[in-house]
Amino acid sequence: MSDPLYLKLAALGRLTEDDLRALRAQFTTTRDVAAGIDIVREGERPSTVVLLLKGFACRYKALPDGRRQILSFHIPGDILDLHGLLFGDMDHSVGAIQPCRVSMAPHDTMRELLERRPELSRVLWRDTLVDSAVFREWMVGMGRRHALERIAHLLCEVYARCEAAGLAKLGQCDLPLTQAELADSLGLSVVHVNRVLQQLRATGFITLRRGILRIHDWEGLKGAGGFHGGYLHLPASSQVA
Amino acid sequence: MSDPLYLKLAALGRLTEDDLRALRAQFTTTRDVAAGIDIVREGERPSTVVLLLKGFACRYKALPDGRRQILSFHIPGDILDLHGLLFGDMDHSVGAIQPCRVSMAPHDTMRELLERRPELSRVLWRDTLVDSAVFREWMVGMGRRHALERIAHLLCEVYARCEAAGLAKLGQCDLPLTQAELADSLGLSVVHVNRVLQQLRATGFITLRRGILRIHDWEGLKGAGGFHGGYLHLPASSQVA
DNA sequence: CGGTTGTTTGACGCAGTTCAAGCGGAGTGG
DNA sequence: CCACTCCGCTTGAACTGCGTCAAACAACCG
Repeated sequence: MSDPLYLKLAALGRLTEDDLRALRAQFTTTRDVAAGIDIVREGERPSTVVLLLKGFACRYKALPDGRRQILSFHIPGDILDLHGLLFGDMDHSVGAIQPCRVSMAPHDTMRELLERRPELSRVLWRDTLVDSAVFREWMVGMGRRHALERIAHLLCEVYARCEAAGLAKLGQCDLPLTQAELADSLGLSVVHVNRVLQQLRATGFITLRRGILRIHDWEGLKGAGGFHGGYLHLPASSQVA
Repeated sequence: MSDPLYLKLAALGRLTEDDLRALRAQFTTTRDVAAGIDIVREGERPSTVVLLLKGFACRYKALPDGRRQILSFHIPGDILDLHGLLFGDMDHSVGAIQPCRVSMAPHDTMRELLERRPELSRVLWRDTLVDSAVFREWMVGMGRRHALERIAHLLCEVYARCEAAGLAKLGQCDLPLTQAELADSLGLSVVHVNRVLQQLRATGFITLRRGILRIHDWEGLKGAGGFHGGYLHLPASSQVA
C-alpha cells in the first residue's frame, strides 16, 4: 500500500493488515497547514494525535530571547506528537516548513485502540525510540562534530529517511529548508552554514538548489559526515548506509 | 517504599501495588560494576534489561577518533536499556561513572509481563519519553546556549532529578563527575569547563568539590541556565523548578 | 516591477579550543 | 612514613572555528 504511514510502521514490527487499517482509520479528520505555521504548539494540551501526510515539518524549541533550536525534521508518514498522547501536554512545538497536510486521531479512541492491540502499542513505542536515536545522533553532532561533518551527516540522514519513505530516487530528494533552518537545526549561524555548503558543493559531493538535494558522491558524503545509518532502524531493503 | 524504581515509576502513571511488585520481581539477578566499566556496550544484543540500583552511570557514544559525547546521566531507579528490549541491539553504550550496582531482568519474561499489563507498558513508554525530553533539552543547550548557561542548566537538571529521587537535601547532592565528563556531556573542552565552573563559584551560585554539588542560590542558577524543569515530568511534590 | 525573503560576500571579533606546564590529593609500594 | 605515580584540577598563552555585523545580490511573488 502506498500510504506513507504503512510504509513506515511496517518497518517497526509485524503488524497485521488489520492492525494497520484500524490505526489508519483513527485519523478521521484532515487539515491543511500553511508554511511557517505551527501544527502543535509548546504548552498546548492537544486532544488528538497528528499524522503528517504531505510536506516537511520540524520539531523545535524557542528560547525567550529569540534563539531557537530545531530538534528534528519530519516527512510524510511521521506521527508528530505521540508525546502529547502519553503526557497530555507539549514541551516543544512542531511547525510546518512547507504547506503541509495533516490528519488527526482523537486521543481517547487512540488510547482504547492501543489498549486492545499491544503489538500496535509496541510499534508506536518503537517509533518514539527511533526519534530518540536520532536525537542522540544529533547530540553527538552538536557536541563533538565540526560544522562540515555536522552538515554532511544531516544530509545523509535526511536522504536515507526520504529514500526509505519512497521520497528519493537516484541520489536526489526534496530538502525544502532555508539555510536559516539548517543553521537552527545544526547549532550554527546562517553565514557559516552558507560557507560550508559551498565547500560541500566545491568538493563535488552535492548540489543543493531550490529545495532539491542531489548527492553526487554518497560514499564521500558519508565519509565526511561519519554517517552510519543503523540508528535509523530503516528496513533492510532501503539500507542506503 | 524506598526502592528507587518505585519512586520513579509512581510519578509516571497509576500503577497498582501489584504491577509494581510484578515488575520489580523481574529483576532477579544483581551485578556490581566497577567505575569506568561499561554496563551495556554499543553493538551488543543484550538479553536482559538493566536497572540501576546504586551509583551514577552515563549513556554515551564514541567517535572512531576518540571524541565522545555523553548523552545522559543516570541515577538509581533508572532503567538503562529499554531501547535494547524493543530493538534487540544497542546503538550506544552505558558506562558506570562510580562503582555501580545493577539488576537484570530477562527480555523474554519482561515482554510477557508487558503484554499482560498494558498500564505497565505505558509507564515504561513514558519513561523513555522523559529520556527523549531530556535529550531535546540538551540539544537546545548544545546548539543554542553558551557555556555558562549550559553548565548552569545541567546542574539544575541533575539536582532536580536527584531531589525527586530522594538523593538530595538542602540544596546539596552528589555529582561524582570529573570535569572531563562534564565537558563530554556539554560539548565543551575540559579547560573551558574548568574556567566556567570557577565563574559559577565566584558568583556564589554553587560550590562543587569532591563530587558534592552545593547550590547556594537556586534562583540565580536557574536564571543563569534558563532552567524550567517541566520537561522532566517530576511529581509535583518535588517540583523544585 | 517593487517589496520581501533567502543567499552570498567581506571584515572583524570573540567564545571556546589547543597546547603546555605546574599543582595537589589519593593511592601504592618500598 | 616517605617517595613515587597517577589522575584530576588549574593556569597562561596562542590560536581558530565560528559568530556577528553590514551590505550587496538574487530569486520569488503578487
